Amino acid sequence: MEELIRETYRGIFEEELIDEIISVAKIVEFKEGDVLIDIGKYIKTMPLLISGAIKIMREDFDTGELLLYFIEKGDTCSMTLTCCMGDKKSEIRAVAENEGLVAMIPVGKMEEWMGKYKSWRAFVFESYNNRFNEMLAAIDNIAFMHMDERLYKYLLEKSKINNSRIITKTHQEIAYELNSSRVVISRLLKALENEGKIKMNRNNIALLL
Amino acid sequence: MEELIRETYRGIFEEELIDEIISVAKIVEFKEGDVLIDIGKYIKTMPLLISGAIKIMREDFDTGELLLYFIEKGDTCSMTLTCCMGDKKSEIRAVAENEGLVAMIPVGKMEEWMGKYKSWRAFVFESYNNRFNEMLAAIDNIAFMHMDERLYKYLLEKSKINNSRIITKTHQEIAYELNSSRVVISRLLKALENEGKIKMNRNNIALLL
DNA sequence: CACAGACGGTAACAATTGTTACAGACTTAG
DNA sequence: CTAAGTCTGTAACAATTGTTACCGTCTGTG
Repeated sequence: MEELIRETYRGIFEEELIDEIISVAKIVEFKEGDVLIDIGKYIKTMPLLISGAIKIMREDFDTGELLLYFIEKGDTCSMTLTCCMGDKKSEIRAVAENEGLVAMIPVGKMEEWMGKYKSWRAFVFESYNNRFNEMLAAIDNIAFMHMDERLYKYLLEKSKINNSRIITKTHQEIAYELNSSRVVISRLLKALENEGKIKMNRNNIALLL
Repeated sequence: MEELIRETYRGIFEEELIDEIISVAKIVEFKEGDVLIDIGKYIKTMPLLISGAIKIMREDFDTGELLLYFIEKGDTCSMTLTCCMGDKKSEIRAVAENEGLVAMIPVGKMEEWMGKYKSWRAFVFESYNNRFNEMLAAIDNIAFMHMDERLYKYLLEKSKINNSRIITKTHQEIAYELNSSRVVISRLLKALENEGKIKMNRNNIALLL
């Protein structure tokens, strides 16, 4: 376990910082579907992702839901960062996309490290930067792309995140994440199949190109 | 001028930091329509907004454009922050919404102050937080709202930013900022007028409620 | 005044997306 | 095996948004 953390953050953090992380972090295991952070909740510890993938979702006032982006190994969620630092409610929901591990860091340490370790500051800013760009990408998707393009891009991302060309999702689940409806997704998937880009099976979709 | 800066940032920064800002900042005047930052450009100085308002836009690969949010007095653009720190190209465009003043701070000072002033760190994080929330609001708009709602909200925001119930914009300009087309905007404005929410005139729109 | 150009109104139509409804295939529990 | 529930396919229709086209009105310039 300790070795896993060292491996994940070697080259990113100084040795001493990694030692500190190991000594204060509480390792938490999660499995697919676990809700790690929910909208409206206060966050008191910051998660560093060691393995697995987490999807960040935004929810509408009544019914809608929308996938914003994914977080992978060696990353953190800067939305959570701002929550921690500012003592604010979370504006997003974080759901495990597959099983994995996070190291939970107390907020106090975070602030301490900001002054103490240059690599930590760099990491935090890099993280902010990544998140901004992913938010912008999310905006580009919904503002400038049609549903068929968004759907195909979504399948490609899912495939990449789960490291498999088989995407095990129902049409309904996909509809939720893209904030669309099941019938629309079925329709567009059929079109993608006709174009030869995917092959549909029950409960899963195979990416062909 | 010096007094204006003191006034703007009193209560946000320590006295010594304000002194430093005054001694290193280059004050730049801008007028409506000035492009302060453009997509793909590198930023070497960070702008602190003293007066006026700036709109932050995102552009599509070919034709589309979309207004993300506004920045007002006493604020900064954290997109620019990440650009400065990471030496990356800007992903957004900043255009003056009306005339105003910015204090340009060299990047080096920024980093120096991060270690030196607690109030500066708090400001930077607060700024990140604000920008995240505005990005989320932008996403909510385009993902969950229809064009008529977006349009009305847009008019309310414009009114607030310019401190006037008269919005001096052509339908075409509004269409650009909402990434729609002139005909659609005209149609929806007409509907808003029929509902008694606005009154249309040539080259301007009056908000009634 | 004449004219060009910007601005807005409107109609007609296309494309995209959403909604409702229903049916068949499959899976699982009992 | 039966029944219930899940998953997908499909049709028909509505709503929203985008596109094209054309026509007035207004404004500023020469």
